[in-house]
Parts: sequence; structure tokens; C-alpha cells
Amino acid sequence: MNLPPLIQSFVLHFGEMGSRWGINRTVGQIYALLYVSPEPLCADQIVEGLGISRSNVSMGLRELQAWNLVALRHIPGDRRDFFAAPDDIWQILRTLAEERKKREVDPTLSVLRELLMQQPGSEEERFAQSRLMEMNGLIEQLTNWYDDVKRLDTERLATLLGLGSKVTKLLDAKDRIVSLGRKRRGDGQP
Amino acid sequence: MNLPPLIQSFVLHFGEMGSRWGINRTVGQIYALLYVSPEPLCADQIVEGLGISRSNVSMGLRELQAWNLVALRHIPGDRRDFFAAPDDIWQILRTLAEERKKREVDPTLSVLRELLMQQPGSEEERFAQSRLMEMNGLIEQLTNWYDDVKRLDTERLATLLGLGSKVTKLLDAKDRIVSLGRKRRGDGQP
DNA sequence: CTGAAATTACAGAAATTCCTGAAATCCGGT
DNA sequence: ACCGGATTTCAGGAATTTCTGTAATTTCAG
Repeated sequence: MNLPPLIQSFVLHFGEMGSRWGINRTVGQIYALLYVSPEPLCADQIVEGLGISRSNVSMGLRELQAWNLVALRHIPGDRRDFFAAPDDIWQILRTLAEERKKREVDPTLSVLRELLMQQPGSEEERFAQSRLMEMNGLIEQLTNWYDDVKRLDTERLATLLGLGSKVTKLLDAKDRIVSLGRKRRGDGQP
Repeated sequence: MNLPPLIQSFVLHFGEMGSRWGINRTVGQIYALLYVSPEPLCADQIVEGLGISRSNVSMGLRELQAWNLVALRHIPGDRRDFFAAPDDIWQILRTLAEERKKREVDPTLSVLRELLMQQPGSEEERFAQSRLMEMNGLIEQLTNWYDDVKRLDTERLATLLGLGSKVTKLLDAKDRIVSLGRKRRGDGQP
């Protein structure tokens, strides 16, 4: 490996984390390198930077493309493929979220739905189904939220994050006002 | 494996997904089995249900305990350990989020901070640091949001999820009103 | 303190994943 | 069509992870 020390540290760390993440070490390292690189890189530059085989780089890039995490670039008059991570880190976040959902959540959701269609054949299965229903409900709440929020432009998304739990304070205030109004008018629930 | 068909399908699916998830197949299966079980189970019941070795079950349970995903239970007059998944699925979600953050995010955050303290030794490193700064900023925004939101009780959390992007509509309305007020009074920015 | 039941540690076997070099394929220029 | 460089595919070896059986340890009733 032949990189400036700071970049090398980052690349190595990403490689380590890669394995906690469902991607392998090399893929993590390649991505880290592309991420901190001001220019797109071609495969041989990655080979040189990371000190791994050409074919391994090829497979790694292929996987990153499957995740939509790198863009292919071309330099006029150069036949080689160049690769770059998106400049916009929010876009990277969106892609990551989308791809992880696709791989880690959607298959489970479809299995749950399928199992919930079945007629339980025993008390054990009946109970299991009730648990699956809870799980299905929770995942649907989360994915509905995600599907809704992901459509926001980045500025609004950042605002929403900044608000965090304060949102509920607003709601509490609204609730108090509404129930106060009801009380004055003498209608509504106790 | 010796389970009712519906439960077996669920257990097998969870096992498969486990590997996309940083936990191994067996651990996924054990958890799935505990999750759909109305009563706590002891290790031998898991051995029988899943058809794997006793020691493998022991290691799996140990790992689930490290993740705080199972609770140890005791039955009076019985020396064996019994294990159960929490009843409350929201609690499971919270635990998962917390543990994944601890394993997948926090280490990166601390590496980023450390690397950002260093003096860049070249133009390449200077650029890399600017990228790391973006990444650090994004992760901090996300973890701040998470730290804030996780304190909400479940009911409010569910409400927040249900609102989703609608929150920003409220904010937009507020902004319009505020700027309208400014315009009438003739002060404020254009 | 003893001993039976239960649990865990651990070494090696089995399975899986990762990586490499060689061969095959692709592609634009002549 | 052919050449030459760039890229990908793929078989098999290396490395890692997972699983098992045995042995050691813990636990607790008596």
C-alpha cells in the first residue's frame, strides 16, 4: 500500500469496518480511496494505491457499481474507465439507505407477508403469526416513514433532522390548545 | 430441524438474512426461534428445534446476550437457564439501533475525529481532510437526531414516524407567515 | 464438601468467503 | 479483419469464519 499516511489510515479503517457492514475489506478500501480522491481514478491507480491484484479491483468496482455507489467517468482520448464517488455526501447517504433497504429489509417484509397469509395449523403457529404481525407492522411504519422522508430535498431533510424530537413538542402544544378549546366549549372527551 | 412449518420458514429466513446482517446464520435462527416462542426456551430446546450442536447454541446465545437482544430467565426449582426475546418489539428496535450504532458508527466517528486533528502534509491530504469533514458532519447530524429521538416514549416516537415529511409543511407554513409579517412591517431581509 | 447437571472454552474439522494469476473477452484504431 | 491494450471471468488456493465434540469449569442441592 502506497498512500499518504492520513489517507492510508482512513482506507484501512474503512476496510476493517467493511466487514461489519456486509461488504468485504477490499471493497471498503476501494470506496474509501475513491471517496477522498479529488479526481476519478482508474483501476490501475487503485491497484497501485492499495497493493492488491488487478482482478480483485475489478470485482470490487463491479460490486460498488451494483450498489450504485460509484459513477463511471471517461476522459476524452483515454480508453480506460475512471471511477468516482459522488461529490454530494447526502446523495451517498440516500443511495446507501436505498440499497440497504432493498437487501436487508424488503426480502423480510415479503416473507412476513407470505407467512401471514397462511392458515395457522396449531396454537404455536397462531402465536407465531401474532408475533410476525407485530414485526410486520413495525417494519411497515418504518418503511413508510422512510419512503416519505426520502423524497424531501436535502435542505428540508437537514432541517427535519435538526428538529429531532422537538417536533413532538409542537404537537403537544397543539393538543393542549385543542383540548383547552374543547373544555371551554364543554364538549369532547373527558 | 423439527419445527412447525410456518415457524421453520421464518427461522430459516432469519438465518439467511443473518449473514447480510453481520450476525451468522445460527445466531439469526436462534433469535427467530426465541422471538416467536410464547415461553422462554432453554438451550436444549433450541438444540432440538434447530438441529445444531449444543455448543453452537451456547455461543449463539452468548452473542445475543452481548447484543442485549435476549433476556435470561429462571424457573424456580430448575437450574437451567432460559432465554427470551423481549415482548415489546419497539424495545427490540431500540436495542438494535443502539448496538448497531455502537458497532458500526461510533468507531468510524472516532477515527474521523482523530484524523481531522492531524496536520495535513500535502495537498492530497488537505483535500482528503475536507472530505472527511463532510463525512464527519453528516454522521454527527444523524447521530444527534438519533440521540434526540431515541429518548421519546414509544407513543410519541410512533407519532413522529407517522408524521414523516409533513413536519416540513408545518415549517414552510410558519416561514411564510413570518416573512409575511416582516414584509408588512417593512423590516427583515428581502 | 461432594457430585450430578448445566454451561462454557477450545482445538480442530467443515464450510464459506476472499483473492490471485492465467486465460478469455471486449473494443477502438489501423 | 487484425492488433494491442484494457477489462472481466473463473478455477483453485489462501484466509477467515462457523460448527462440532470433548474436556474443563461452574453451579447448586444434599
